[in-house]
Amino acid sequence: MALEHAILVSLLEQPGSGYELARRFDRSIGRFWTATHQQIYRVLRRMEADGWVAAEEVAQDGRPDKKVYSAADPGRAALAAWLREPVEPETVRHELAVKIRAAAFDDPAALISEVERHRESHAALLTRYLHGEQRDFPDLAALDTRQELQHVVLRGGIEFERMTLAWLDDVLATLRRLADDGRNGHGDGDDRRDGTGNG
Amino acid sequence: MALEHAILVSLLEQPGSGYELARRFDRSIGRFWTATHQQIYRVLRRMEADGWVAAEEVAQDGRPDKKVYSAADPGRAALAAWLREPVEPETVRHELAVKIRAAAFDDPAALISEVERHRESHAALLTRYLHGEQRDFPDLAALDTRQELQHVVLRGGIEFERMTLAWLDDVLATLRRLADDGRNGHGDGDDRRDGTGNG
DNA sequence: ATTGCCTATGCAACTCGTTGCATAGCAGGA
DNA sequence: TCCTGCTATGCAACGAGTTGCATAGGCAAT
Repeated sequence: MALEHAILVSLLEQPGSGYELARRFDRSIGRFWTATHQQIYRVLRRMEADGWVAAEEVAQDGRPDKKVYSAADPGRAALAAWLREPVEPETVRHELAVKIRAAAFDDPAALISEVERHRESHAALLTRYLHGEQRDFPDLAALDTRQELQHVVLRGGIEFERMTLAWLDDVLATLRRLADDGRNGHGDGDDRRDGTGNG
Repeated sequence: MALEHAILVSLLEQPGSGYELARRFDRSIGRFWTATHQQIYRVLRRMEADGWVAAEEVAQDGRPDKKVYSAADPGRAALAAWLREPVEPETVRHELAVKIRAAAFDDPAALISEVERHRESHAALLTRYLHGEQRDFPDLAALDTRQELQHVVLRGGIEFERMTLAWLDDVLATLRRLADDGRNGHGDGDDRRDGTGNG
């Protein structure tokens, strides 16, 4: 589990309340790690009990009080230890890939609008990344260590989105070709009901 | 949840027992959807109760009996309905990205061997994909619908691994540069304890 | 003979993650 | 005035996923 570690990184970058962390996870951090406010509050309580973070009650006016957390030394040490541990292989859950293979047993054309929606959303995310890059890293020649590392992660996000867009275009072209083939009659076995698959 | 749907696709491609499905999930399917045998057995029982799959006891000699499942019509219908539903945005869990940002608060050099390990494992997976492509799709001009769709998913896997390899090289170059900078003294703020991050 | 591995299925306990709801004060608009 | 929405935290219940263990026969190697 790395939610603790993602929270520690976020608190080291900037102390904040559970609520603020939840919003960060909705924004920048959520691009590589997601979490709901429930998870965050629960984990923060555990981390406080373990001494990984320190909490300070802050009264605000016009707003409810908040508990501002910051990373404590044991948390820092735990993060450093985790850095040196090999990480387990990421478990992949690629729903769209399942759908694409599923389309062979139904109608490939039925997937086109879904893939188009995904394409739009990835294109929008790429645009946000590129804007974020210009805003947060205007001078790439003058970055400190923290920014260098944030930027290399962002570059990964950008390349991932570019790759994904190109692949989704490939998928769309394939689905459209199969849909045309189907209409022109020489569809060969896209809807067989026997079990002669090649698992 | 899409585990049911992934199982249905696999059973449509080829009927099989829970055990066989578990092995498929360890191999080809596991590249885009992971599951343990426990999950698979549990879900198969539920799907059988719902009429999505049909089970047949098969006696074997020299081995324990097995229950061979195949997709039933209600399952097919459920799969078709799911295909037409918009899928929720994939939740991302990119542990290595968390580690890279965490390295700013520790020693960037400590991450190098870990990133190298990841690079090796992605390189190995790319090789397996390319071999699998040659084995399963020797003649790209003569694919039926099912194979076309399996191949476009495989192309996605191949492009993902290529992109990842290039990015990991970028990460390694960045980490090595920061490690050198650190040794030569002009490391500027890689270990600050204030909170001036740009969350 | 014993050890270890493979096929094949399953229970029990646990953690992780999600969803719905609750509280509570304040701000802004219809 | 009521409704909506934001900040801020939390409980309770559920579902998904993991881990450890159990059973049980057969196979191969030491």
